[in-house]
Amino acid sequence: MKLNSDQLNAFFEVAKRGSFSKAALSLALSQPALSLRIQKLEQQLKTSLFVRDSSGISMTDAGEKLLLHCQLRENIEQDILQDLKAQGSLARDSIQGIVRIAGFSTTMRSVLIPSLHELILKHPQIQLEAFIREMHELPAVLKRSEADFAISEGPITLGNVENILIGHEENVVIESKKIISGREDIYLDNDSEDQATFNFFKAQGNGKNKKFKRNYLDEGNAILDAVELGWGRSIQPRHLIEGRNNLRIVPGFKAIKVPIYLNYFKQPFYLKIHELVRDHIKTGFRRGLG
DNA sequence: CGCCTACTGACCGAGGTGTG
DNA sequence: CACACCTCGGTCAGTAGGCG
Repeated sequence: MKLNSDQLNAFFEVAKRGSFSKAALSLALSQPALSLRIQKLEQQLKTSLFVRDSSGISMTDAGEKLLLHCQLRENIEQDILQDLKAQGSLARDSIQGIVRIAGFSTTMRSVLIPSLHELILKHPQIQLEAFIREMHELPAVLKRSEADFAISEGPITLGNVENILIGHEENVVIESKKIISGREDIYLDNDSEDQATFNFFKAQGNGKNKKFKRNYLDEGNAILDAVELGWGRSIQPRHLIEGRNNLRIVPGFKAIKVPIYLNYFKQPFYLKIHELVRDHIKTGFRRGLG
């Protein structure tokens, strides 16, 4: 049985966008035409690829398997194209293509950028798309193929996902060096879903599971700025306060180690660019986080 | 109630194939 | 080569259901 490439492209687009309408728009097709392509693919495979309901679509197990196939197919095609282009231009060692990395806020600026700095400068043809998501969103981002790599605080328990421990962040209590404002019991977090402060005090043991008030700023650098201004304290990775001379680590608390993982779908074949980025992240994070 | 989602039916056009 | 027919895949218009 041979799979039709138009149908596979239609499936891949729907899987990536999570919507028939958006995929149809992206493929310059009408929505019914796209719907028919998917239906025919499902008939050919004798299985459903999506669960449709009025609130949208979700992928079946068969759909997730086919998505992996489509990702692999895209990787192989990109690699062949890159090889052919390189032959044409005699630039055999040039690395090009798109790499998409989803991560959470604390590692993006201080660790990811230094990890990829050398690689990005050396290969101008690499198109990097790095974006920040909340920790709980990362598995879905990977599953929908919106990112090639995710950087998270734990293993992602999806089938066929590789979880590589790339270092630990050391969470500490920080406060302003200069301003003593009587706001020592106010802790700044991203939002009400952010469990960092709760988890930190829970890990301190019974005696230090103290009560505190919370303020929310939704963005890592805003939190650091606000702490510098004396708005309160915050639980942050130690590496984030390097270079911020107005901040200090509050003594008397045990630093809590948080493991950081690099997550990506296992593939029988990887693009060269993905292998390079993966290796640079692994070594860069181990160097940056210790 | 309007908007958004996907599906169905009717119809149309392009391309392939058979026939004279 | 020209024509007729068929198949496939497209669009348009309309429908149904859930959600804010």
